[in-house]
Parts: sequence; C-alpha cells; structure tokens
Amino acid sequence: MPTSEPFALSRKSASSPEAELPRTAPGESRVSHKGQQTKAAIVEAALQLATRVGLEGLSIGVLAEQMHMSKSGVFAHFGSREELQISVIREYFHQFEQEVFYPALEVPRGLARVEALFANWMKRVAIEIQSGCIFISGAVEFDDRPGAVRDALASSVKTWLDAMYRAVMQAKEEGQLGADADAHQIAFEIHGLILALHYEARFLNTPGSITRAHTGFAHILARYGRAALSVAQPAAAAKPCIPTHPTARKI
Amino acid sequence: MPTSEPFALSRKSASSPEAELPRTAPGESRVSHKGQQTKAAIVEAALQLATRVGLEGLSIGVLAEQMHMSKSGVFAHFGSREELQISVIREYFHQFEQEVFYPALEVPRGLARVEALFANWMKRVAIEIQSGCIFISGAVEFDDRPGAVRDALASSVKTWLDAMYRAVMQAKEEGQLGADADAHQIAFEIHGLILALHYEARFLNTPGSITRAHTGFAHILARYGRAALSVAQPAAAAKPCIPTHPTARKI
DNA sequence: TGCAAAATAGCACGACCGTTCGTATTATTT
DNA sequence: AAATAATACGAACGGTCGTGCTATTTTGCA
Repeated sequence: MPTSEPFALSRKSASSPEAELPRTAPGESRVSHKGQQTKAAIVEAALQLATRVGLEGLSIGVLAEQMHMSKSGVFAHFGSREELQISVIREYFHQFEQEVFYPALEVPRGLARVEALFANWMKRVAIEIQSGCIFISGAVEFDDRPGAVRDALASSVKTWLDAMYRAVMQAKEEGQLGADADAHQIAFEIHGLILALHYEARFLNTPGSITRAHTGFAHILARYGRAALSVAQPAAAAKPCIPTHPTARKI
Repeated sequence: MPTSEPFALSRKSASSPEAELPRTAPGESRVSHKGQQTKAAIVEAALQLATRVGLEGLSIGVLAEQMHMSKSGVFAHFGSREELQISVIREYFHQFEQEVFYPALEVPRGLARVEALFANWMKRVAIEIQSGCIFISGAVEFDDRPGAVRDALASSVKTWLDAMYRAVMQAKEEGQLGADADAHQIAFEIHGLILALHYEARFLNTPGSITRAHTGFAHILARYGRAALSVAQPAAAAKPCIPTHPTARKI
C-alpha cells in the first residue's frame, strides 16, 4: 500500500466510512508501538527540517544526527528517501488540516467561513515566514520532476485549494457574493495573495506584507458581496485546535 | 570586482555615467575575446539549464557535458560555483530587461506603461510555464541561505519590482489612478497574480490560469482608474526587442 | 613564424549522498 | 523462562559533487 491519497478535506465521505484519519486508532492496541512512535518523532523532526531546507534538501544523514540515531536506523523506517519525503508531506497536510481547515468548519458556511479559512491560512503563513512552507517550496522543487513525491504534493495542494474554492462557491450560493462572481477566479486571486506574502516577506523581507495580503483579501471581497466587513483581523476561528474532526460535516 | 550590482532598470543614472551594461566593451580590444565568447555561451547554456533544474540544481559536470567541454574547462571561467550562479542571474536579469522592461519604455508613461509592463511580464511567464523562472525558484532556494547568490537574486528582483512600483506611481501622479490608490499595494497584488499563474500553471497544470491572471489584473485596475480599458490583451509592446537601450529615459 | 599567455584538458582529492547488508540489541509474545 | 520478531547499529559501496593541481593545447600579437 504505497501512496494511496490518505487525505481528508474532501466532501465525499460516502465511500469508505471507516479509517478517515487512521492515526492512533482508538480501537485495537495492535502490536508494538515503539517503532511507530519513533517513526512519528522522525517525521516530525523531518518536517521541521524540510520547512527550512526544502524537501530536496532533506538529508537522511542530517536527520539521523539530529535524532541521535544512525543513518540506517532512520532509513529502515521508510525504505527509501522518497517515502520519507511523502511521509513529511502527509504530516504537513495533516497539520494544515488541523490548524486551518477544521477550525473554519465551526464557522457557518458562506462568507464567514471563507474569511475564517483565509484568516487561518494567513496565520499559518505568517509563522512560516520564519520557517518556510513546503507546499510552496515543494512546488518549485518538483514542478519538473515527475514521481510519487510530486504526485503527493500536488494532490495535497489541489485538495486544499479545492476546499477553498468550494467555500467560495457556497458563499455565492447563499447570495453573499453576487451572481457574477467567478469562484475559481476568486480562489486564484486569494492564492496569489498568499504566494506574494510568502515571497516578499520571507525572501525580500519587505515590511508590511502581511497587512497588504489582508488588504488584498478585503479588496477581493469588496468587489463582490455588499458587506465589506471588517478589513483585516481574523474572524472567529482557530482557538479550538483539537476538536471537531469526529464527524464534522465537510465542506 | 566581484558582485557590484551590475544592473540597470534604475532611474538614477546620475552617479556613474559609464559602464552601465559592461558587456562587450566597445573601447579597447585587449586580448583574445575567444574566452569571453565561450564564457558567454556557457552562461547561456547554464541559464537554460537553471530555468529547468533551479540554481541549486545547476551542476558543473552536467553543464560541461552539455558544452562538450571538461569540467575543469568550464570551471576555470568562473572560479567557483557561486560565481557561475551569479553570472546566470545577471544574464537572466539582462534578458528580463530586454524583453519586459525596455519595450515598455516606448509606451507613454502612465497607465499604458503599467499595462505594457504587465503584458510583457505575462508573456514571459507564459513561456516560462514550460521552462521555469529563476526569480521564483531562486527565491525559494535561497530564502534561508545567506550569501552572494541570494544578494544578487534579491537585488535583481527588488530592482524589477521597484520599476513596476514606479510605473504605477507615475500613473497615479498623472491622475489615471485615483488619489486613494496605494501603489505599493497595487504592485503587491500584481506580483501575486504572476506568482499564482506560475504556481498553478507550471506545478498544478490548472487550465485557464493565464486568463485568470489577466482578469485579475483588469480587476485591480478597475478598482481605481475610471477607464476599465480592454480586459486582457497586451497593449502595444514588445515587438522591437533589440532597440531603445542607448539613452532611453528610465522610469 | 615564433612565443608568451590564455584557454582547456586530465586527474585526483575529500566530502556528502542514498542505499545495502550482516549483526547486535532490544521489545513483545509464547 | 525461552523464543521470536521488531529495531537499531556500523561499516561499506557506488555515485555525484565542487575544487585544486599540473600538463597540454590553442590563441593572439610581435
């Protein structure tokens, strides 16, 4: 069972109702979990490392040193460097879900949820100005390199962008966005704001980039919906970071 | 004379009137220019290679093989890998000037020139969907890695973004953009459109991205200036690609 | 045409990489 | 308690990389 899209964020939970987030299954105790927990620790360290040096810069040797383990010890958990990278992507996506997506589901669908999604996303990227975002660096590293890593990366990003698109679509369906609003166009422009923020803040150190991204988002909303709403600050979101994932209705 | 910002695109040509673009100095013939022209050929090949694999992926061995030369033969022209990378950045910036910046200078300052800059930029990025843009990939590769390469890259990008900003500023000064228009904000949002286009078209293969970037640009202009103008297609620009750089007045 | 200098080739070094393999050391089950 | 499977280690291999030397070729000028 190699790389079978183990991701949530999808609206169709119809097919396989079980095992949506298969980590620490509450049922059976299974077998020894010693290995699993060191593997999880390795992935965590690898993710932290990859956000700084990129998925390509991720080196098993450096990772092993940092874990106080031997190279082969680390390697054995994954069987290949690719599998390590994919595990990192999976873990990153999971964190993204927990911090950005699920909290926004507690906000009523429509414009409010779109704002919550953007606010949570911004909050995360603002932190990543220091560390880096592997959805962005990975896109550059693998845009010309086909393979399982690229596939996992692209599928993660697409899943997330599609969730954002659907949230915009709902806002339109509820009449909060004017019938002329092109949801794909809006999602595209929002994506651009995040990318520009990451570029200008992280690489160029341009001050005020965060405010500009917020302002840009307000501009996008102002073009459509009647309520311009609060200009910048995050809506009601992201305080509860553990909850909501049991059967919370997906977008 | 290592890395002394050999770039143009600046409005202040006051300081050092000589040697603005020091390639093929017209003065003394000096000694053999055989070396210089193979070096130029190497840089050209290196640029083409770097747009695909990134500045970090640029390998002297591969480059030498592609040039039908020995590794040390290539290496001798630069003395270090860093210098090779910087030469590539310099060359890329030069092409950018020729294809994007200078042609737009022939368009009257104001909104028209902003549109020409964007149209030329778009035209270039649309090509780079296949090959890649080192201003974008380089930003990701070097955002955490201080050094001469990062400096050269950041200075190039800043110079270009600043030129775009000044063009917007001029449009505002000429009353074509409403006094409330924030030129920095506009430049930021335009930058986001380009980045989103590059991301979605090159990495995700999302169809219609080019149109979305054009539409986004029209949206930005529509928010300010009274004339919404033509929605998408490039203004009058970019056909003459050799000319105009003698003493063309900089923005 | 000769000659100094520039340009290129050839070779080797040291560092790092992912990966393999045999073995030792744990942890879990019988 | 012994038996067995899961984990981890250490050393080594083949490979690529940038770079430093020393020859050899080529080039341009006297």
